[in-house]
Amino acid sequence: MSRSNPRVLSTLERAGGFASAQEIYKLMQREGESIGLTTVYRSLQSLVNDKIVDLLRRDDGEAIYRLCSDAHHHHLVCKNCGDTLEIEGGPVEKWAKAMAEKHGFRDVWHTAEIFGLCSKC
Amino acid sequence: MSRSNPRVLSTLERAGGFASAQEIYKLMQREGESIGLTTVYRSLQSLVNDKIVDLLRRDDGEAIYRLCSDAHHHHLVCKNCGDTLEIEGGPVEKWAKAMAEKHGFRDVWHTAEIFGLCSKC
DNA sequence: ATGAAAATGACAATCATTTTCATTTCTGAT
DNA sequence: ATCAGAAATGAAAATGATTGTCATTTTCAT
Repeated sequence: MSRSNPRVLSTLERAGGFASAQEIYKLMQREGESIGLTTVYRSLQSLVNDKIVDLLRRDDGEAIYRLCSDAHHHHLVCKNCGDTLEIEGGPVEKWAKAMAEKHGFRDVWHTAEIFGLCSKC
Repeated sequence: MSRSNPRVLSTLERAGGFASAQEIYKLMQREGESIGLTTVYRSLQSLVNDKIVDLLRRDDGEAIYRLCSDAHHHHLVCKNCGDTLEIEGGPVEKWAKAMAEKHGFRDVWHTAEIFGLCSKC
């Protein structure tokens, strides 16, 4: 049970709230922080577990970590530049609830993300 | 410029229109087909290029290839026993399209999964 | 101070994917 | 049919992100 190293979260914030593990590691090194790559990965995993950051994938499959505000919302992500908009789920919320009920599921939550090319790319 | 080996596409079809490169390779081996992993990868890349298959990502980042004609659906997953139901997206489809349009996104796709405890658990 | 539990990080291992390169197959002109 | 060049193939090595291992260090309550 490992907790997150606070410097990792603070670096992710400084990076604009959007970076890969490797990028965070390199950034911390460049800034003279002494930390191991393993700890960066573990801290990020722990942050994802605690739902403090979201785990997404770049086009090439590399994991990218993004700070997440706590209100429930969904994302519209550009697959090229990674630009992300937080959007409302709208009908998705009711749909999820109805589907869960219909099949007898309890304690449900859901994810819904839209990916594509933004207008700039 | 390599063209796709037709046996790769036919295997993807036989696999239910949804599989990773590694899975397709293993499936072909099991069925006695003689093909190299490299060729499987190259063929799939070429099929993606020609927009005959879609390239998606599993949760762990592994690339999965899906026949474009394949019926699009979503999942209801039990977080305890892992049991999975394929469900209809219903209003999610329109929501995704509308959101993408509203923000000027092109070539969009989306994911929407519901998690919870099934009636047996 | 002391011991147990958690955190750390260097290093090795894993695994999907890509690159390299030598060999084989295809193709089309002669 | 023959031959040369182009394209396809696949074994093996390289790459690169991520995870596992494990000995060491730090934390913290007693």
